[in-house]
Amino acid sequence: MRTVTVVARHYGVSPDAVRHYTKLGLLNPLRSEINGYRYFDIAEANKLGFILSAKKLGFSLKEIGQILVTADHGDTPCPLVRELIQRRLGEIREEIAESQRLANRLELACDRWRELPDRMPSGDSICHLIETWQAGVIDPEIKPEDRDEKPQ
Amino acid sequence: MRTVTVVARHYGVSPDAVRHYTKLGLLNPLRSEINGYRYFDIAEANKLGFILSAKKLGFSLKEIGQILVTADHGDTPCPLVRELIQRRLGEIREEIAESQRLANRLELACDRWRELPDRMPSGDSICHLIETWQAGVIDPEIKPEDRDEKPQ
DNA sequence: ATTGACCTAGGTGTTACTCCTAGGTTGTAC
DNA sequence: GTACAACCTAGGAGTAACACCTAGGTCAAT
Repeated sequence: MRTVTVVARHYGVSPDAVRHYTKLGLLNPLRSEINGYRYFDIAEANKLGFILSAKKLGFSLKEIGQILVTADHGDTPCPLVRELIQRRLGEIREEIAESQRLANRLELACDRWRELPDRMPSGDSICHLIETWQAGVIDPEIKPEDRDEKPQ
Repeated sequence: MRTVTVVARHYGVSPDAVRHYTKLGLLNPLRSEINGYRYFDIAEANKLGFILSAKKLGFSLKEIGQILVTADHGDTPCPLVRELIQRRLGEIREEIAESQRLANRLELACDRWRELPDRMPSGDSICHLIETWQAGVIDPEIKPEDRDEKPQ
């Protein structure tokens, strides 16, 4: 019988993940009236495969839920899928660009820090490496005159 | 007086974020005994600036907490910072590579789908676009013979 | 005295799970 | 016939870094 652990193992995911998808309504396995166990028929097991494929394309579980609902209504989910994937592609490209900027900042910091010694924290300074880096960066959010502000 | 909103606005973050850092113990503003308000002296306000700088370098709040604790103990946090940043750099490079692989999958899918028509879902199929893509991908986790499994 | 802008604590929601608790079930071996 | 492993259930907590909301108290200016 295809219980949670059996289908989970088949697709290489955890039983908890399968229960999670069930809880979210993405999967609707049969329920034994005797012991409450979830049993998956072929269609339901294939649905798990579909969910995992869609996840690999970067769809969120919420989006996958929309696709499944659309399909359950007997409508073709393809236009929705085409739209979602276009949006995801844009998002991912932005994520990559952002991560790349971060990596550049890190590498720049590493380069600068190679020449700098370690230093003890003081009242003004916590980690001079980070603060030195910060001071050298153009950052419109922290204006120099603000940093000299007098206590009130 | 430097209340939550004043320092938050100064650094361009939300008051909720500042309260959050306080709750985590990263910031320790003075507390009015009269009304419980948080008041930030210069050192504490600068600490917020430090936190935000460290965040821009990709440190988690947990890691920033470690740095601050080290500095509070009077030890230099620089070796810790150097170690953390090396690790982060490795992680980010891996994230970028992973996102890049995802983007490639998406673009490949888009290209293939351009020629394919929309199709209605059937008992076997939910979204043939995603399923077609999946079938064409080398995926060791889903063996073809498994997909032909007979009901029991 | 009123008004608007602020303050507090504490709770919920976000994502996609993992881990844990406490107890019931199944199947096999002896 | 029973002992044991390996499974099952529901429900709650924890993860990251906040955003948002509630309900009520405070402050400064008018």
